[in-house]
Amino acid sequence: MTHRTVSGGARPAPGLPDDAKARVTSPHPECPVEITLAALRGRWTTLLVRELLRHGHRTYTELSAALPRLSAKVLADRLAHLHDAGVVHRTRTPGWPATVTYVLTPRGRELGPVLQALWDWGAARDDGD
Amino acid sequence: MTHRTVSGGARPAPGLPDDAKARVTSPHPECPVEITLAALRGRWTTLLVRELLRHGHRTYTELSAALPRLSAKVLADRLAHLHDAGVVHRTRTPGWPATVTYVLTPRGRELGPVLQALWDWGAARDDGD
DNA sequence: CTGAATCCCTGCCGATACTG
DNA sequence: CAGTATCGGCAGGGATTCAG
Repeated sequence: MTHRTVSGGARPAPGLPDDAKARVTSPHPECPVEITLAALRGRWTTLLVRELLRHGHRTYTELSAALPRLSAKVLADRLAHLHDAGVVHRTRTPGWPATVTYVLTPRGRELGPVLQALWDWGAARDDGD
Repeated sequence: MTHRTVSGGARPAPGLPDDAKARVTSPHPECPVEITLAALRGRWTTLLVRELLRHGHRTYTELSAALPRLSAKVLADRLAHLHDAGVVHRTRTPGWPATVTYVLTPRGRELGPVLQALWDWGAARDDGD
């Protein structure tokens, strides 16, 4: 892999001057990188996305069971945050007990490559230098 | 793009059960995703990496000038953090004034694809669904 | 020129208790 | 079952000041 190789192909690396937003001089929330990091912000967030990526859909209870150390408050916080970010879709089942099921939106599923990139970098030993 | 498409090719999405670390049930620092997010943690961090990605090498003063709103303390904090994370290499020029030049390590340059993935997701409008 | 030390303020996260 | 309300601890980040 060469110096400025980018996964997308011909595009330059992020923040290179082919986009107005690439010239921001402070952490502005409109920067695409900031948008993504904001969506993934907070402890447990990536684990929740992973859980939904893996199973496709999960109820509140299933998520709580999968992540036992995650408190109810933070779980609700994260799900609300991911919902606001357009990552998850919420479905209420009116019966009893009234369960709520969470599914990734198409946009949410597109976080797969993002998490993959994060995973790859973190997993790389970089012996090659 | 289909449900579980991953940029890397045959590998499953991050956190899928082909890796022991994919089964973590709490935000453990050994998780590759956590490692990468930890490296990029903190305000201004991605902008600093972008600056080095763009110019190859920058002095403390140049970085400070490029990011005027970034205080000296946080700049030093971030550079120390990126150094500890193995992302940047520090070079002291003994003369006077004693300048310090920062360069991305090979590992640091490999953050290019990561930032690209973050950029792409944040820039996507996702009209396609 | 670099960067460490200090202080303060803010926001995040966790536990607990409570509501539709 | 699925959250909300509240509180307290702790870490992040900014300004200022001091040192190598």
